[in-house]
Amino acid sequence: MEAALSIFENFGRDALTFNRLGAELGASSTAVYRHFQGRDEILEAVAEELNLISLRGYEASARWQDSLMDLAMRAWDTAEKYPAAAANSFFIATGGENELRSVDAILQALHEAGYRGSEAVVNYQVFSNMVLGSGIALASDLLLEAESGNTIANIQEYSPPRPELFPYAEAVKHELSNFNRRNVYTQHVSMLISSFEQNAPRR
Amino acid sequence: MEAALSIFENFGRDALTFNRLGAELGASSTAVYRHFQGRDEILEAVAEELNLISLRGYEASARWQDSLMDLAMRAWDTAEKYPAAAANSFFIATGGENELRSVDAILQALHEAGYRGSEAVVNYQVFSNMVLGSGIALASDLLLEAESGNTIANIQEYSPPRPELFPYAEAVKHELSNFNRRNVYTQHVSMLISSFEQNAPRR
DNA sequence: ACCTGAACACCGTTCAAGT
DNA sequence: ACCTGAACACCGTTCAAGT
Repeated sequence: MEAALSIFENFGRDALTFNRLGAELGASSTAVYRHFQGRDEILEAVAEELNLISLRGYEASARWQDSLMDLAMRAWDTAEKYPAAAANSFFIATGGENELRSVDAILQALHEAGYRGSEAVVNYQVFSNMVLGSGIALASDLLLEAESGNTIANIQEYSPPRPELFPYAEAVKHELSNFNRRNVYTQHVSMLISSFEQNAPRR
Repeated sequence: MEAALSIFENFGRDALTFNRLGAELGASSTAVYRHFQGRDEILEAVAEELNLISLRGYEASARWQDSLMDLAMRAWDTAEKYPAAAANSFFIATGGENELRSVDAILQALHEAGYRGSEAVVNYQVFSNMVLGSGIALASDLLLEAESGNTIANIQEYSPPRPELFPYAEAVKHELSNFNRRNVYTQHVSMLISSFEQNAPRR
């Protein structure tokens, strides 16, 4: 897994091949098959590894709101540190131990917020889709920047041939080209946590 | 683009190759290079095509809340209909016309909600990350189900070796295995729209 | 202007053979 | 138990040659 992460982050989004894994580990590429059934199984293990890294040292906070913010920022930091690995593995459901630890940690916070049963599960899904989606968006941006050499390669190349067709985008074009991704994320997480607070059943 | 979408949905997530594109179009695979610089450019065009399909017939509603819900459901329906294409292209920033139409439609709704400048842009980012992230999550689930032949292949294979380590997941394991993805999504979208309402500056 | 065929370097995967 | 080397079918991409 160390070798896999290092290959991803040194050589980019599509870099994880059996050849490179074998070379990095000082073995033949086919030897890897002795330890993984195929490429999908390696990516599953990468997903588990990123969950492990994200959760390292995690403990629930006194306030459930702080727990959720902590968990959200841990995933963000992991996506920022390992964008190529994150872009390849954030939406793989492993069913493994570290994934379950994440699930359980989120469900614990929602339990403390007062949610039970299917309401807890719906809010868990909402939270985890937000975290993983934002993580992939960040990872995609970072990879695109790394390829192109530019900073913020996203929508900010705003220069349409007929700007009069997009008046609302035109009105905020400078803000579109220049915003802080981390601020957007913390605001997004805060919005969800506030919603969880407001909608929580009283107990 | 029709051929590309058809290949994706008939043969799966990794099916879009030059060989298959050529065959589907009754031409040699290398002829495709006359029309696209490379594979990345094809995927960009697929992303534009999915935006076009999503926006077909869209008009802003009287209430900005309804506009945002409409846009959110359109992206959802597209991801459901074209999961392989969506999984490959939802986070590609094309800078193209249809992407800009989406951006502009969201910004119009947020403008009507009272947001301007960087506040509009932050909320646009929040909304679009939610929509795209949920779309990729749906697409990944559907692809996994198609591969495995099962229904809901996600976290619902919940059967850890030591369930006592995950008490909060254990408490809702039946709900984890059996939830309605569309309901989760509509609730997620509603939560964001409510937040936009509550935080909107008064004008 | 558009297409074809051969070629290149590289994939994932399998498997008989080695130690 | 673990690794290697050869082989297979398939990639994306380039390019000279055709019409």
